[in-house]
Amino acid sequence: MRRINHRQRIHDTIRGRILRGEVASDDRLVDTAIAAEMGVSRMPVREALMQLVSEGYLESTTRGFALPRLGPDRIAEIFLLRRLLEPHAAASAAQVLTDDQLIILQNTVTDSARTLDSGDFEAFYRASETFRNIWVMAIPNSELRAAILRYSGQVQAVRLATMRDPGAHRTIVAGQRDLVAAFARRDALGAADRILRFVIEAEESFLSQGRDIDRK
Amino acid sequence: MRRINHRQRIHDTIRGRILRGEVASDDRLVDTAIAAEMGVSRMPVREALMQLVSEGYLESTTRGFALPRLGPDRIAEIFLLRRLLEPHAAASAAQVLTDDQLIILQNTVTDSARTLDSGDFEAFYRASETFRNIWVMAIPNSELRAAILRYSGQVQAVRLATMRDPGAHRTIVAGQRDLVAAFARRDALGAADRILRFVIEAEESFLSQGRDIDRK
DNA sequence: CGACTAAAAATAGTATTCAGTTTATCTGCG
DNA sequence: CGCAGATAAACTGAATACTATTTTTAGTCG
Repeated sequence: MRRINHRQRIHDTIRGRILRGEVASDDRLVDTAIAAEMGVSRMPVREALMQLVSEGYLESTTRGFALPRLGPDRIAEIFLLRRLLEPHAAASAAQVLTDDQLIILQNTVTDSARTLDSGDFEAFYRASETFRNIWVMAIPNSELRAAILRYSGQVQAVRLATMRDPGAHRTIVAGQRDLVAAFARRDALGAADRILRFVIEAEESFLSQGRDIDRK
Repeated sequence: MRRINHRQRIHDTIRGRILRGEVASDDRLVDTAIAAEMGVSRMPVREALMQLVSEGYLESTTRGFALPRLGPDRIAEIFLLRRLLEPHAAASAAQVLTDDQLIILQNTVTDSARTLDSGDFEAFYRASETFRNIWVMAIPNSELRAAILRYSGQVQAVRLATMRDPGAHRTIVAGQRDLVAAFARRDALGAADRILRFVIEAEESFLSQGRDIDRK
């Protein structure tokens, strides 16, 4: 039995499932079911679910909790926020990334590139997550980091869809290569510029590939 | 008895108190006490308090909930986020503000200016809140709006302190006048520029007036 | 056969109770 | 008089129990 409280543990568990795409968009997360599964009472589960709602990962419906219905407008809004926040964040990260972190980033890009031939989207996705986590965690401004995590978490479904688009696959790897190069040069402006293009490309890719995740 | 649930009502009530500065920085908000005051059980109060924590309005301590200890670094981080978000927000608001809203803004600025002579900081503060609320509520991007509300709510104590600085008083009124003029011209760039200066001036004012709200 | 109604099932919301943890106070000993 | 340990109080976290609301299903009447 762990020492940390149930609420936090359940919160992290469920968030992990959401981020790994293990929750379908029509799944209903019900507190009693999760409570039974985790062997605790409803209360901590309920609190964890409500916390996830206030963080934007879930939506509270009249019948259980579910992934938020991300309409095109909402997605556009979140992409706008990412365009406002991530360039500055990447610029500040460029100035503080350690050599160790840079090496990990470079290795991750190499892994990423390999999946271009193998077509292993699962591995590609994992590498992309690692890549993103490294530089985001290096952002010195913790409020900014939290905001970025918040918004990129919310559009997780979009990111998953984007990465399965073979056209985007190549673009993303190229972008990662550019970005890590800018990081290695401690080039704040270059990193900011590259991230901005990254976000724009992600949005374009989403827009072009149809309306899979449309509202209802 | 209202139709909406206790949790939300209590959440709004407490947030209102925080925003109006009715909670001292050494107050401890205890669920049992609030529950007794509101005539409900601990549960909805507890949930409301935890929601306020996850929104950044409160901090959970080992002994009750309290206002977060805002150290200088944290405040600097929040000001940075405001610099990133508010200019774009003001620009987008400039394009959608209705004539009615513009008139209210103008009247509010007039009220604000009057308090320059009377020295009625209470009225000045109220007018500033109204002014800010009007244009923030006009921001079409609801995610952006929520983010701005989040961050400006968190530094409420700083704002209160800033407004009591007579030097800043004059600067703020002048800024409001400029801003409403830009809004009236539908001048998105001018509005963005003016808000940016606003935030910078607020931060400078805070920095110059000492360390009242220092950590511990 | 369809539509409307009523009952029951599912689930959110709230209350009460218990347990564990942390802080403060009190008391006794040096 | 001060410090250390014990003890009580305060508070959070979790479990269980109860209530209200909403959805679904089944049944009946037209």
